[in-house]
Amino acid sequence: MSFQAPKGTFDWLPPRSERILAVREALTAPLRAAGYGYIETPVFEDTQLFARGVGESTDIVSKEMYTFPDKAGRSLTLRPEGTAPVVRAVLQHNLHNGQLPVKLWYSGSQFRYERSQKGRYRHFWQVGVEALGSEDPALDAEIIMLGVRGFASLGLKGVRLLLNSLGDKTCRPAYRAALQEFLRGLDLDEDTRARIEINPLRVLDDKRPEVQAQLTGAPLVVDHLCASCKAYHEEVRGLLAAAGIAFEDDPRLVRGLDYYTRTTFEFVHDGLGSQSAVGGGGRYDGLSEMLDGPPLPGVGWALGVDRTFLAMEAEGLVDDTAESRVQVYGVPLGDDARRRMFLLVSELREAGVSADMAFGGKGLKGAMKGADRSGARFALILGERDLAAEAVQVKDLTTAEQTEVPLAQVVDVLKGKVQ
RNA sequence: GUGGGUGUAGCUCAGUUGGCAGAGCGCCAGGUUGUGGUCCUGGAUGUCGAGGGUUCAAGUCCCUUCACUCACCCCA
Repeated sequence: MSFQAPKGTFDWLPPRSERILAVREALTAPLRAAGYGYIETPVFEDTQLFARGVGESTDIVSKEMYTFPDKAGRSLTLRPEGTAPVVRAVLQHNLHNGQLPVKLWYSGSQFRYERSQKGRYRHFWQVGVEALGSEDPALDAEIIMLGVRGFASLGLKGVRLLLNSLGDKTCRPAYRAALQEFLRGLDLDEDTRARIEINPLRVLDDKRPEVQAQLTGAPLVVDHLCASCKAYHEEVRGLLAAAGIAFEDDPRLVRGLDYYTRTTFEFVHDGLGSQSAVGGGGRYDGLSEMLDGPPLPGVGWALGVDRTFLAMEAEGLVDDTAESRVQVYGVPLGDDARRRMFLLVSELREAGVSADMAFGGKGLKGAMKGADRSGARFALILGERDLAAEAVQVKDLTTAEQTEVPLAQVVDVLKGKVQ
């Protein structure tokens, strides 16, 4: 085999591929039911959109982007995340000049150039939601609730919700300075020391035990929130609690993208190998302005579709048994029968009965095997004897009962049987 | 970018101190020339990841390389 999927990518094959469609559907159904509209944006964008939107100091921008020049010399980048493109589209088409908030959801591929491991690939899929134009804690609470509903509808029990507030442009600078002062006093490696100056909050997220041990007394954002951020955060918490949404306050929760303000949250699960996040999001009140737009507060999340699938597998929610693909399967014997069966199968499909048939000139035994493996309830056996009688043998594969039905009536008969 | 593990049939994997390339599942055919699943019999499929080296002889030992995988940094 000379070709294989590019490094860090993989193929979805039946029957798992069918189930991933169902996962996407389940994660997005709550969004559609809450008045969010579907948006599709290009898979690639101007590199600067991510550089400015996501932030030059983030790992995503500094080392994980698939960036390439097009033939005219423009620098394009395969999208590493969905929020910046959605905000770009909103600003470009002036959607924010209409009724607010603008409520949108999306579903699609994302790309990050990283060393792959379990739950982390170079090409992955996210379902996302964004609500722009309203600074309303109820909106934060709403989208969080919609994520919780999506996971719950898949039967997932082990998804936990972590919640924090990162403050805003009033209170974050003071906190940032306090944190930097604390961190500079620690014994850290060079890369981490550099991070203190660029994005100190992310140091809190370091998983290494020797780093975590030193962070015990680190100043926490919650203790530095200004009055309005504090009130906002309490309101979000109150709304979630009132709605019966379980969450854990995690004062160390920091997210890797620069645009987050105030509410941040992550959905985590233990079944993803070394990864823990199945989804995450938060408020990004300054993003629009970073993209030369007007002040336009926003809140959103993205859920990892393939990570959600891993979580489901970890909980034993994915069974690998092949589902039945069609209801009826045609078994023709000989060329004349094959031509007639070809038409019959087509008629069945038009009548709303899903149908397949044996191809490749298989013998009866092989064709019946095909019928069995298709999961069809009924096999239609058509040979020369049947053609002469203008009839077809209808065999119920679950009971092995077989009856002869006139060709002229078989579509109606099957239509009745598969109801 | 850094570190560990693994590469043998379509899949999951055995393969002994270096000595004929294997099993299970799957696939195909036959048993049943017009009947699937269960059963029985038979069959096909290999660049042993690739390249080089040692040796009478390498899947096995050595070197290089590639891929996959897990983990770190970081993230969905």
